[in-house]
Amino acid sequence: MSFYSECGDLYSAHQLFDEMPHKNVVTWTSMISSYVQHGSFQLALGLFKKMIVSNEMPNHYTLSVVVRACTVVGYVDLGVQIHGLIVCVGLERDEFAGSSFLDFNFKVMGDLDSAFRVFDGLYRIDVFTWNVMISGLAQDGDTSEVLRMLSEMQVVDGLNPNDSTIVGLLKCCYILKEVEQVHGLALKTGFKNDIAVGSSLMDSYGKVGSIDLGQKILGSLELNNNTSCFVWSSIISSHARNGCGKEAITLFRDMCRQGMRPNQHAPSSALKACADVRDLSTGVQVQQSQMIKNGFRSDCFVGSVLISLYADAGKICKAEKLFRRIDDKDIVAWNAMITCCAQVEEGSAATCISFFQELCRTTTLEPNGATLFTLLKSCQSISDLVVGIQIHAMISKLSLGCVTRMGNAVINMYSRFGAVDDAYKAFNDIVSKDEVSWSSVIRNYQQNGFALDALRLCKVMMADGMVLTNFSPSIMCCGLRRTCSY
DNA sequence: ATAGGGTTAG
Repeated sequence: MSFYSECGDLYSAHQLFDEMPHKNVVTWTSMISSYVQHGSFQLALGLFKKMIVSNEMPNHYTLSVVVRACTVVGYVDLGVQIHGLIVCVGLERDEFAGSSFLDFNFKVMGDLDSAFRVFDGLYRIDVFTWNVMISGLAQDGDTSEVLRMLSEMQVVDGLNPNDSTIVGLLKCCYILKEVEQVHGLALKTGFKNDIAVGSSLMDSYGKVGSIDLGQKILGSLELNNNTSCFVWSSIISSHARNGCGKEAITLFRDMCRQGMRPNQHAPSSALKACADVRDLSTGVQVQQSQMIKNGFRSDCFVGSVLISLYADAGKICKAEKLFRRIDDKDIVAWNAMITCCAQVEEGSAATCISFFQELCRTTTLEPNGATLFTLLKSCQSISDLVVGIQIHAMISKLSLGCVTRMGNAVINMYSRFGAVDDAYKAFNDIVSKDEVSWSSVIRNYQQNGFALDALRLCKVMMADGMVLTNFSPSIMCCGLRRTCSY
């Protein structure tokens, strides 16, 4: 059985497994863990359920593997149930079962309190467990807590950071100086050419805008066919993210010319670069030469960026065809499609709404801020007011009305329909009002014939110390002119 | 056996 598993022939392995008359915990566990290792998480979890039904008791090894599967797939309920089982069999303080549940708390539950509880309860804490903590907290953006953990791990437990620690730390580096510090630590702890550390560093340098420093790392890495795919993807996305679209496209061509077979990551970035530089024809070339040949026709990431590329070119039918072809649509894919409608069709609320309704009716995905933001912007004609109000209600329900960009969009929607008071209420909901908030609400009064209110708000704004660099003269003059003529 | 790398909408 394990021979077949190692060859990747899980079908034969499973057949043998089924034929075994006396299965024990080791047989069950090795079959389950083979599935997890090959990325077949659903099959692994299905087999685990069978194991429980047939009254075989899982051990700490089985439990750590299935919790990991729940984490990767994002199964909340099953993960919580399995935790119940871990507690029942008295393994909650076990380092393996416990650490994987710790990771589950960070990644799936987003529950830091219970993560700390699990962590504090563990019998033994090794570098592995420290790394789960550091990576989880770093992902959450809690830099000071991450640094506290790092120091505690070194000073109290006397453990040295390893490559995975470095990768975890890089997740909470937002400026060049921070990346350089972690890079320094990596060199100190003996990082030579670990590919995960290398590509994380490259990616982090790219994210803080230092493509050059990232490319320097590239020179120090020893690449082979398996690893260079990662590194190419990093370097292409760095360029695409930093406004170097043309270079990103060239790099992608180089990559293909060298005979690399990219997975969906590099083409997604390359297509994003095409969208940024509005190069539809190259985008179509990439799509045809790579996507179809390499079988990414139904990939969600590739599909989403292609939709926005076709949207920019005004080709809504083509975009919809691509959208329909995506197998496992996530919220980003839906948003790309809704944005496409808003962009292409004049007075597009009806089309946008019909996609939105389909999203709510046929999936369990939660619409997010981007979904609602786009829908709101699509409400342009007076017949869309009712829809606009409904969307505003959803925005309030998600407590997003206080977010500056979103609040500004709400003000603008109401202003378009002359709903002066509602626009003003939306303005008040915004926690930190920026130039756009002020100018929108003032213009709202001014354009709807309430010059005195416009002027009054101008005064409040100035008393607040806000200066409108772009809008000030026209708005204030309009306000004054109207006021003087009264 | 439990931790680490690259992708999409606004």
